[in-house]
Amino acid sequence: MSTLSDIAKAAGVSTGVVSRVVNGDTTLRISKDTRDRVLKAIEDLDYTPNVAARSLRSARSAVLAFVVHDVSNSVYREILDGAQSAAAEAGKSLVLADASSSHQSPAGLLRLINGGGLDGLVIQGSGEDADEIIARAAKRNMPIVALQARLTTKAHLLRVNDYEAARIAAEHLHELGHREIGCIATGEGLSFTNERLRGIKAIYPGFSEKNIRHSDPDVEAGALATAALLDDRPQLTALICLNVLGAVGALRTMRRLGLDVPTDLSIVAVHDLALAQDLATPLTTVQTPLFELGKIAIELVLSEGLEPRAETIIEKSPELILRKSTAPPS
Amino acid sequence: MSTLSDIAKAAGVSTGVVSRVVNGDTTLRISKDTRDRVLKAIEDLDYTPNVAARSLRSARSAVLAFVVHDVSNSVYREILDGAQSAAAEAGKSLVLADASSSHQSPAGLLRLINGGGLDGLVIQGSGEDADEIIARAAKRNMPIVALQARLTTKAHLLRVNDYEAARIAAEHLHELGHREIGCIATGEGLSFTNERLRGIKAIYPGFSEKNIRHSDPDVEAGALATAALLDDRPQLTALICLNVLGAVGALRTMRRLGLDVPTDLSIVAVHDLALAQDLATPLTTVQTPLFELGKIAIELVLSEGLEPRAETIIEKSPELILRKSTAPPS
DNA sequence: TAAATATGGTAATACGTTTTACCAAGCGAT
DNA sequence: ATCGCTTGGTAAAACGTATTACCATATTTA
Repeated sequence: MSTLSDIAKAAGVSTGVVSRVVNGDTTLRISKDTRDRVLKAIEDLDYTPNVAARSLRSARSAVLAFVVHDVSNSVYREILDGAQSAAAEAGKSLVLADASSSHQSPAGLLRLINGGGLDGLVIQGSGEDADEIIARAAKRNMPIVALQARLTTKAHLLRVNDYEAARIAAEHLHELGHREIGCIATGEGLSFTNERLRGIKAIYPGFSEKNIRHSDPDVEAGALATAALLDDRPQLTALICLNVLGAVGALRTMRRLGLDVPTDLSIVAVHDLALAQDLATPLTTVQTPLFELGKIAIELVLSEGLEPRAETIIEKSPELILRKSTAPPS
Repeated sequence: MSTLSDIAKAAGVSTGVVSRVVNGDTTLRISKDTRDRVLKAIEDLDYTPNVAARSLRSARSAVLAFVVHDVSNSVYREILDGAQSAAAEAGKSLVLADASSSHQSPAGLLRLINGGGLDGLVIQGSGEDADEIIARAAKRNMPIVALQARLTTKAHLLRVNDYEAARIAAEHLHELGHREIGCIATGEGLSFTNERLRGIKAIYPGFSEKNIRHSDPDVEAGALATAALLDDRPQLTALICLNVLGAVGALRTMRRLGLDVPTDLSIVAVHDLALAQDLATPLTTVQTPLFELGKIAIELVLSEGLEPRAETIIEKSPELILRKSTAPPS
């Protein structure tokens, strides 16, 4: 509640000096004595800069937003950890916004964006809401990093090594002896999906479109897609789910059909899940470097001259986590 | 990027008028003609108020924070939905902050709080970080609503009907014929825990402390607590977990011991979980009105004269969701 | 000794709002 | 013709900070 001028008065200096001390202005010439008086006054009066005044004056807010469409999706835990750590290191505040379409339109977020309350944005997923948010943010020309989205003119795209993740999953199934595999995909036409399909084809050159079903990234949609795929292609002995929630859905469908995993069908998912080991069948997954994803996303947003219409891929390689949902075909 | 004075210029009025039009000031006397000119200018120039200037001048930010210690904990999905909807209705921006202790200290959040960037706070959970956050917010005397926490002088406490939730769980077990039940609790000494234990005792009057184990609200802690409890009290035939993640842990322990649920032990959890039906054994739970919890939390924060040191209990009653983890004792 | 430079600051302005106090013009009543 | 009221606004200050331009005094240099 104390202001710069309170401190200035207490320390017997002008507000300019206090401001420059607070912000560590290196061009400020000041005696040690005066600086100590200022510091002491700041301490004594428990001063913290007013964020509104600061951002009004400087035209930046020091707050970054991380926008997801469903915060409770557990893949975000790790991404967020990485983002938090990078934001903290840079001295920025990170806020989360949930743009789930089950809510009203993201009016609150848009107000913040339009009103200049945000310095940058990392946004996950693609949909109408996401597009609207990106468009508004781009108009304010703030730096935007999109995760698992389509390449646009407005945002910089960041992804894990999707090709490699899927290739590892496919390789695992191939080594077990599977020759006819299916795929439950999410994000049709998006580059991360295409990359993952390319990874599968690196191992299964003849892999056909007929063995793919696209679905939304949630459990029940994955369950339905799996049911449809198995109905259509009964010869499949294994399934790669490009979304871990889809894999949970696949498990659900197998239960409904009275079939066993992995005896009747092997399942491997891209992305790990905290509860993977607690599912009806503990899921074998390809763990992706999500912490790094979040961390680098923030670093990119904060970097000068972020290029939209460009793509960055996380270097760290995905890793196979063996559990109980895959086995040789019977 | 256009300002009030751009609009004023375009419409040929003073900035005061524009401001009052934007804010719907009813005391403003203005001709329909002038108002239309202002509105048109706002439209044409795509004006949105600068949030920094606005909060500097008015000393409030129109942003509320929802602080949790682990956003990916799935119970938050519904709470958050409720909070979002209430915030949207009130025209406020809602931001989430994750105060998980696995991160650095919540410096970014504290900057926002201290700097006057927030109008109110709803915070879930209790720990060092939470206490620090509450203390700082209280110093700024902003309205604070605490969910599932201890009753403090600084915050208003809000909870679901914990007594009833636990009573329903206990009643279910009692009706199945269980006579010796255990409990995995979280939040020792907190009022919601005490209330839940009271709910159990309403059905099992002789329920003893020896049948309780306290743990942190995560899966592995729940697993450990369950193992310890079963070791100590082998006669137990059923378990009430006061936290759904603890129940997942209990399931995990039963698997490790090579025992079956519900044959060897019935398990019921307070709070529902999206993946409950996909677990090794689909969990029977008592679903609590979490949407209302979030909604009312925001409404309380926004209400004038919020009383700290007081408690509100959500009226809507919890409900039993029957799945596969409970059965008569064998 | 005078001029230049370094030291340690000060003073003032602008950022974009909100809000309070004020006021001119028009008009009806007295 | 004057008073008083209504209509439809205007003008100016303030919120708390960052920053630029400036300046007095002390110290060094020529």
